[in-house]
Amino acid sequence: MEKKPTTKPRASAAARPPLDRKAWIQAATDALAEEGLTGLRVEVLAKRCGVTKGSFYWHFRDRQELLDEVLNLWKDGRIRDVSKQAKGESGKPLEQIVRVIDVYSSSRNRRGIQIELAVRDWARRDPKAAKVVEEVDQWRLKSAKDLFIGSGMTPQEAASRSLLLYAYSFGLSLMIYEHFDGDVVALRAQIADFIARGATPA
Amino acid sequence: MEKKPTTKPRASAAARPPLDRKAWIQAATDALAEEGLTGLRVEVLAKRCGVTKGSFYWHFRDRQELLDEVLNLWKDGRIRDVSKQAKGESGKPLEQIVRVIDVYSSSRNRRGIQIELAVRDWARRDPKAAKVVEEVDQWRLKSAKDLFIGSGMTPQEAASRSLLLYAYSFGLSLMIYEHFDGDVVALRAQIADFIARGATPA
DNA sequence: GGATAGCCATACGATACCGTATGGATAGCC
DNA sequence: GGCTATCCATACGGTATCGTATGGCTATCC
Repeated sequence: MEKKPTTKPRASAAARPPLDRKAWIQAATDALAEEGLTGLRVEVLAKRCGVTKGSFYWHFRDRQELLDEVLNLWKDGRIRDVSKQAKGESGKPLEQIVRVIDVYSSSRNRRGIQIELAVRDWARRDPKAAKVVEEVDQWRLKSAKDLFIGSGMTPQEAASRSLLLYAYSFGLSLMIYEHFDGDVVALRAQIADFIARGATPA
Repeated sequence: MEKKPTTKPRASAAARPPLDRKAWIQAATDALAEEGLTGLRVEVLAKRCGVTKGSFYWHFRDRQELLDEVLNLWKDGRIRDVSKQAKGESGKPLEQIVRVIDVYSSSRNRRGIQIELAVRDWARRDPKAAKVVEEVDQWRLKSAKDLFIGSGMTPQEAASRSLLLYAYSFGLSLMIYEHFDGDVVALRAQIADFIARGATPA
């Protein structure tokens, strides 16, 4: 427990470590997942963080600055995901495609999907968010397209399949709520196979 | 232009006809399409209608009552659409399916899609809305499933195709913003054919 | 051990919204 | 002409939120 006496930023201010920008952005992203854009209110977030908005306005100029940061963090994360997935796993393209579908098709990753939907809803009214979503979509579509091409499809075919892949994935997360009858699991598997391989489902 | 003197509800109150519940619900639905659930605020709607909230609280008990009405109106309309489409147009099933996809895939009907997305976002936080959406989905899925069966598919196959159809349609409306490069039209056509007929796209 | 910088609490004004209370205007009915 | 029901405006209290202003606490540095 030796305290290095030099440039140590801080450590304890009576039971709660001081917040930084990252902590605020993290909390804001959580709120976005749970309540959508309307959940990103300064005083509400402050309460979640156990501080008052005095803290917030020390770290941020205003609410908009936080929104911008949340958006950019999301964008960077998504783009990182795409390149990570494109690099590693250089096994069989079709398996990768099925895995991509699985990641986006609910199940685990509930939080990621909630954020995804919240951001897309946000994008319907905010041009800045719309631009970010469009960029992310471009990256993902390109990556998926390459995968399909890698499995032997023509560029044309690959393009339409990747659009189908993502539209289907996001759409499915709009249709499923908690329960939903069990068969959906089987249906999803069939559809994934359908999209990836083109076999007639059934 | 004879005025029947009996049970005539009203006609002119100085340039503006009196509002009724339906007019309020209509205005609310417009606001929902444009701004989402957060657009449904009493005083804002009142301004849109050119009145004050004094009027609103004469027609409705509170805000929640309006929300319920908007939701129910939407549900009834969607279910009517489904049965209308199921009855008429009894021509070729596959053509009907392609037409269904077209209706949901943006282009015209921007307003309908905006409302659709707003309601689904609403449903992510309100159980009442979630229930309505689920009911509508059931109707649509069943109707589409029958169409696929009518074109010679097995029930299993028809089930997964109809899920694919709607998930894809809603997902596409989450991905497209104003511009988006032109080829999407061609891609959509290919995908529609893919879903309806199972041909490899391209 | 006093000054300074980092981090936060509190208090304030301003706005937006909900719901209520109450009065006023208008149209039909007698 | 007055009565009544319909429909709406205005005023009010209450809450939530934004952003600002200002002061206080704690560590670190000299």
